[in-house]
Amino acid sequence: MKTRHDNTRQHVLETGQRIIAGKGFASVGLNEILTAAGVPKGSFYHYFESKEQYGQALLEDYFARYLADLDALFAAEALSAQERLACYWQRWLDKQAACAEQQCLVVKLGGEVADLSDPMRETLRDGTGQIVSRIARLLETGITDGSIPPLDAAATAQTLYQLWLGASLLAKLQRQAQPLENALQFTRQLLSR
Amino acid sequence: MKTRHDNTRQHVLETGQRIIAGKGFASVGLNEILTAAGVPKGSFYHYFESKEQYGQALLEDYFARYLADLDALFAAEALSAQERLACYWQRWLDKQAACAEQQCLVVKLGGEVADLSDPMRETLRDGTGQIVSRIARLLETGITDGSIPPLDAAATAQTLYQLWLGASLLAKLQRQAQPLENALQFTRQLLSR
DNA sequence: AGGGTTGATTAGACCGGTCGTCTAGTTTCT
DNA sequence: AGAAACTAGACGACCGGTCTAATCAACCCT
Repeated sequence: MKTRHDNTRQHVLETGQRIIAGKGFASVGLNEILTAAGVPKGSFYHYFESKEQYGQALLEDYFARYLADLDALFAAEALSAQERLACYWQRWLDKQAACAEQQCLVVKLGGEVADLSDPMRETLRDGTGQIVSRIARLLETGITDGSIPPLDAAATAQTLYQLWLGASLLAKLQRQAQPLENALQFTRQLLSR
Repeated sequence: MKTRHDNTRQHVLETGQRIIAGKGFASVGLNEILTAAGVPKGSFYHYFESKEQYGQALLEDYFARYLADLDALFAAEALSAQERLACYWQRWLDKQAACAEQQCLVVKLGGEVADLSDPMRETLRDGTGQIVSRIARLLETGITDGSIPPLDAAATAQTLYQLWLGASLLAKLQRQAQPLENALQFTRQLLSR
């Protein structure tokens, strides 16, 4: 009784994520998402209260997966903290360079949604907070194991995340990876000094 | 014969800028902008070809003013290059802290518009490029006059701008100035070392 | 100087698509 | 077999951008 429910719901979330990652939130109608998902419109309001609540669920789902990936990577025992972190940034660059369509929903939706819907804004706020604190935790690990120079972990984590968000935005505008490469180079300098 | 034309056009641009800076591009209708401006709907297509072309004009107007301000500030003879730059970041922080409504259209519209409209994307790309290159130029001035340590001006300018874009985005999501303060502190460190 | 002509400007009708609702039908599990 | 979960998709009210026809202002020419 739950399986089918969750499947359809999840399917709609994933389809929507792809479409919305490309076109934004407001400019995409439910119709487009639902026909793409092969789910009739009527079902939608069985699973979600409104488009806004759907958007929030979509972001929650996105962050859940993102953070799970992050945890998997950051827990890699074989690598030093510094290497794990380097891998994270490299992945960010690769992912964005591969698809022109945006992957990072924070960059894509952050500006648009922040003043549009409080629940969605809060989800984004909490999700980014989680990401930054995980980076900070890894930095601390790296500082204790000596693979990263002694910095203020919390402040550095925030700075780096900010830098990469901005770089992603510029990369989107330019349709080039160069801003991300710049960010990568700077990050390397900062963490190796 | 031109004055009234330009006045109306400019008025619609400015009104739209305020509204769009708050709500985004796609989720605002022409109706809302036009009634706010007191301009009848029919007039719109006399001045602009489409909503998209209007958006582009709006961004061009925005950057023209932004860059004019920047030039005025960066030309201040009384201050060292380092001080002029510090003033720029401080202003950025103050502006965003003052109004919850976004001022920076790059942060607000960048993600949304990049995949929506090529002309708008290009305008944003060129505008941000101009900003970065002006920062780079000022950095060079500061390096030669000794008020700024010898860095790669172009790369540093880009890094700093990216950092501040990301900080603005996080500040928007959190509705707090803290991310911007973090960026400011980091910027100070970087430029004073 | 004044009527007619031209172009700038306005008004609002128009079509298509939006979100969200609602009732009828189907599936699934007990 | 019956009850609950889920699906189907038509529907309404509304709003989006666009376009055509009417209005207005300025200028020219006789």
